[in-house]
Amino acid sequence: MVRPREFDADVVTDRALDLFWREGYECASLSALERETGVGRKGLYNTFGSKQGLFLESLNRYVERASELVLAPLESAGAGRATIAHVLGLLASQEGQLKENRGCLICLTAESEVTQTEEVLQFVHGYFQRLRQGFVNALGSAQTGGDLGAEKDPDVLADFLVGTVMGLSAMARAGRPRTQIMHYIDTALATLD
Amino acid sequence: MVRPREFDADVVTDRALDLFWREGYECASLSALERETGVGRKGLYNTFGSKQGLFLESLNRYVERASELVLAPLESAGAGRATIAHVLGLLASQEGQLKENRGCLICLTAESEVTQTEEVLQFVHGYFQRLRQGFVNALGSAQTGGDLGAEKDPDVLADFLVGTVMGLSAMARAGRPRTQIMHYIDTALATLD
DNA sequence: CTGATAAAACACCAATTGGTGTAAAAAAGC
DNA sequence: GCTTTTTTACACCAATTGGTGTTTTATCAG
Repeated sequence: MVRPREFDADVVTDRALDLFWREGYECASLSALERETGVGRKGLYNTFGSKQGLFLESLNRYVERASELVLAPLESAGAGRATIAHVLGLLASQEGQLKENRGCLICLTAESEVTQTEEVLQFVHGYFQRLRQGFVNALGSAQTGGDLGAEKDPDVLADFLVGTVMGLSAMARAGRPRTQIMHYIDTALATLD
Repeated sequence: MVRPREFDADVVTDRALDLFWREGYECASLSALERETGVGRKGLYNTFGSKQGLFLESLNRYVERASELVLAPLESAGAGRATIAHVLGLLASQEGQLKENRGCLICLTAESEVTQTEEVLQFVHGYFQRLRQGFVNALGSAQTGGDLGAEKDPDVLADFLVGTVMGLSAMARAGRPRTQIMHYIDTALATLD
């Protein structure tokens, strides 16, 4: 009855995410998005409504992945210092933010001047909220497990770790030397001692 | 013999810097620069050559200021832990990066995808180099003065502090809550204990 | 096979981008 | 006062931006 679309919206979202992540929202022009996704403008607009719509969909995809790899472990009951170390190491891995100097898409978006619509702001805010709560959870577990000094304040440390994630993203994006990034992480983790 | 220009290139640079700092390189369009500086396109191009030229001049101005307030104290012979604490506090002050959520212009530029000309890269690289060396100097002094444990490695900590400056900039730019930023700084400084 | 529906291909849009060419205007030496 | 020099004011440029309207094309229920 109706002509079926020739592309899979899911893989288009993946490719768009890739471009947005590499080049940022505004540098990812519609022409570039067409090229990268293999879908014409009209197709993109029919499916996603607007560039912002496609971006929001990409952000969603990004957070889905981050949920699996980063948020869920931190939020789990078994989280602890090892989880935190694992997460920071993951972010600083060659498959993570260091790959092509990408950094964290949420952090980039939070710093961007262009993408500040209400929806995006809510999105970013929610992510940082979850991240912070994840750290609080992991730190609390560590503390009750005797793995973190009783004099430490999980709320303060969680704020610090959120900042650490942002710093890590900035360093990755800026292409700072790997050793510097490693020193940054190691020292940050040492605050838990 | 020749018609004198009606504007002062120094104050134009200041105003351009202000705009670049607030809005970023590419968001600061020529039309906006005209409006902000009160100088027409042709005047700007006669004096600075190009948008990039004006930007480089603004970066120079920025680093001049940063040299006075941040780099010079760190590089001085009397530098120590108090200097480091002072510098981080300065960056996080309402007159510093938190003002209008500006962050650090060098950090922003380092993270930007657009401004990556050879000249700008050199500029940014040089700044971070100086910043790092400043931290090394202050940490070394602190160590010989008995104010920093002998087991600490100034090089590692200096890398950490460079990352901290970048994280601070990112948090400021992203408009993170003041308390979170304060917790970030306090915890970062505690790594020196 | 036919008709309805939606997707694809394509040209097209106004607005804005960084950058320039041209002509009027202002200052100072002669 | 005239000439020279350079800045100004203003129109103009091609290229690109995000976004649409229109026509053709492919599918499938009937």
